[in-house]
Amino acid sequence: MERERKKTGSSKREQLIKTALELFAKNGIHATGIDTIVEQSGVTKKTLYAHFRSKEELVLAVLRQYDGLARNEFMRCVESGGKTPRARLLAVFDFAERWFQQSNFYGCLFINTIGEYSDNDTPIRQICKEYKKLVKGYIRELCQQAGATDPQGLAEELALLLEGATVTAQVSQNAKTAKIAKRVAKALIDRTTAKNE
Amino acid sequence: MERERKKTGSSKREQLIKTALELFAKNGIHATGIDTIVEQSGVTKKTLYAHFRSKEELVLAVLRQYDGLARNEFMRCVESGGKTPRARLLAVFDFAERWFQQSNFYGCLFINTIGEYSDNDTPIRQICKEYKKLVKGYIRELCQQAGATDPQGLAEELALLLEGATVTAQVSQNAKTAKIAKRVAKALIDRTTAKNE
DNA sequence: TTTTTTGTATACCGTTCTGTATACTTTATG
DNA sequence: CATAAAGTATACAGAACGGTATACAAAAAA
Repeated sequence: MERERKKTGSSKREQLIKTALELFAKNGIHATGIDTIVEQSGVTKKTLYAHFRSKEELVLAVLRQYDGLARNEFMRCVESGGKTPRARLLAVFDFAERWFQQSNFYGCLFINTIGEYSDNDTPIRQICKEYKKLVKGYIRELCQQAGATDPQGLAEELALLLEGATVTAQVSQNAKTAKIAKRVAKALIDRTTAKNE
Repeated sequence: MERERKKTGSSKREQLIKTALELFAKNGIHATGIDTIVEQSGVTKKTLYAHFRSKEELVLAVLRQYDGLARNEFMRCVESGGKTPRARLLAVFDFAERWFQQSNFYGCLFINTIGEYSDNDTPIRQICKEYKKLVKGYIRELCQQAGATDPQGLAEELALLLEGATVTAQVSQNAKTAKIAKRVAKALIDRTTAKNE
């Protein structure tokens, strides 16, 4: 018989993932010990290892959950940030600016994680690469809808701008990098799309 | 009396810094243990701690040395890559492309390090920030020489493009991101500078 | 009510971490 | 030559690491 879930779902598991996400994002994965996650989450070590076979499995669960949540919020903000495809492409950078302003902004978790895992074969790195690929694919769709003559090329340019703004904001702790990127993005979009605003 | 230096200088110290740089760049700082550095360098632990009081001091020495070397090579390549300021600004991205193609390219060491150290007060992070500031200052000088109407603004845009290309190349392991950035850079430069090629 | 699940609390294991201590060797200088 | 710096080799200390074991409590399902 199917086990009945409580209202909160598997709350301990969610609590562990949430706590681990915060610590990984702030201090990095290698610098975050299991004991710290256990203390911060208020969950026992035994329970942690009942849900995750190893630290790596916890890392994977954190990345997978954040992948879904982050892409979802990204798309939601972009779509509510503009009606036309062109406006939505620009809304990408408005979203970025709000993201950079958050007090718990420590750069892109996936970029930071890739910096800690150079081996291309590890599943950890694969999740990070996949996230970037999917975001770029979404931007490319918007470019197509905006009538870009070369949607793929424009998407690569815009994605590159977004990465640059994110990293520069992380270093300088200044959200204005989003405005700089947006300014460039506007020029690029207007250069290669049919005006349909 | 002043101690006479051997031809090779303090060779053990240099060997330690060189080995540590390779390991830090590839695997990150927290993931690299002192024992690994000792084994890889062929230097004794005792000798390491005779030169550096702690791992953090070794990290600082590595970052400081790499800061000097990297900026030096960057400027050398840019200046030999073009005669006019405009050509030199574009040569930045030719340099980047060659950098991305190197087999030991694991992204920007300073960016990766900032991802591991979120505390803004640590001297480790300060060195990374200072490096980025100096590179941007150098680009701004080139923008001034190129006759940009807003050298500061253009430098911010170009620096952002360089960061984006670097991170994207690190993720995708594809050096073409430099060409994408160069394409955008060309448009930005021609948009805001008096033509003087 | 009994049983199973899910959790807590805590102690522990073997390994690895940064950093130190001890004893011996090389080497260059005074 | 004598000496002192700088190195090797190796063992060790104390803490933190990832992960396991034992004993027990709460709560829901059978």
